[in-house]
Amino acid sequence: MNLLPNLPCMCSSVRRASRALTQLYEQALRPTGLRATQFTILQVLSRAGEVLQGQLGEMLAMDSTTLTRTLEIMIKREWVAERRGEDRRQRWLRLSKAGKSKLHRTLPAWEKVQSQLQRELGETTWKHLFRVADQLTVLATTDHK
Amino acid sequence: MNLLPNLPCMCSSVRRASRALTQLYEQALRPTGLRATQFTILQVLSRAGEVLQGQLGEMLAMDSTTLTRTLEIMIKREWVAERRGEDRRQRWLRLSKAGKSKLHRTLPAWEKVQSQLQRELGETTWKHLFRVADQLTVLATTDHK
DNA sequence: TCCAGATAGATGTATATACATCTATTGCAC
DNA sequence: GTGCAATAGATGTATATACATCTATCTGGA
Repeated sequence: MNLLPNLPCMCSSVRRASRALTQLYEQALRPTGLRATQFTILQVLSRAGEVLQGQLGEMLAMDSTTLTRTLEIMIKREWVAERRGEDRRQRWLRLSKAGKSKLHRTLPAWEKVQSQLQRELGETTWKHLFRVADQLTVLATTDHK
Repeated sequence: MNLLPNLPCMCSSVRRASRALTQLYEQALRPTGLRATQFTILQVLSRAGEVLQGQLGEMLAMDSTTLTRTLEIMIKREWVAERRGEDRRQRWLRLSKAGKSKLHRTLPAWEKVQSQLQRELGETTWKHLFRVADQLTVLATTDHK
C-alpha cells in the first residue's frame, strides 16, 4: 500500500524525489563502493578536465566548502588528483588514472539503472525531466545571492 | 557567468536541482529557524494528523531511522509530540500546539518563495514538475527493495 | 612599498541521510 | 505456554550538506 501524499511544497516534493532516486541509484552502485555524489564528481571531472574547486562547486550547485570534505575522501582514495594554482589559494582538480578506471568500471551498473528508469518514465518525460531539472537549478541559483 | 553543464545522469541532475532549491527555500525560511526537512515534517503532520514514525518515513521516502534523529530535534523544541502505541514498539507522532503555531508563522515566508518560483517557471511547467517529481518518487520507491 | 579590501579554500558546527546492527516487543506455530 | 521469526525503532558509523568564520594569499590604490 503506497499512500504517497501530494506535498504542496515544491522543495519538499523535489527533495523527496531526490531521496528516492538517490536510494535507487546508490543501491545499483553499492557493489562499486561509490556514493551518488562521488560518482557525479568523477563523471563531471571526466568531461570537464581540470577545474578549480570553486568552479566544480558552481557546476554542481554545491557550496565550495562542502567539496573540501567530499574531495578529501576522494583524494585519499586516489580517484582525484589536486595541485595548487599559480594563485596559491586556488586548488585545481582532475581525475587521476585510478579515478578514470574507477569511473569506467562503474558505468555499466549506472547505465543499467539509468536506462531502466528511462524505460519506465518514457522518452518524452525523461527528456522533459532533464530540461526542467536544469531550469530549476538555473532559476534557484540565479534568484538568491 | 553561469556555465551549468548538462549532467548525463538523472540522479545527479535531480540532486543538483534539489540542492539549489533547498538553498533557495532555506534562505527564505532562515529567519524562522526552520530547515527544509523540518518544515516539510510540520506541513505533513499538519495534514496527516497522528501517524506512526514508519508511516511518516514512507510518506517522505525517508528511512524511518533517519527520522529518529530529525524528530529528536523537533521533539526537543516541542514542535512535535509523541506517544507510544498499544504496540509498544510503535511511536505515534503529531503536531503540538507550538508546532502548529510555528508552522503558521512560517507559512508567509514559504508562500513568498514558492509563488515567486511558480511565477518564474510558469503555471504549466510548475504543475508538470509536481507530477513528474511524484512519479519519480513512486517509480524509484517501487523499483528497488 | 605598504596596507586595506577582496577572494579561495579550510575549519567549526549543526543538520540530513542511509545502512548495518542491536533491542524490545509482538505474533505464530506447535 | 514456549520459542522463533518478524517488526518498529534506536544506535553506531559514514557521508553529504550548508553557513559562519578563519587563514592565507592576492590586488589595487595611496
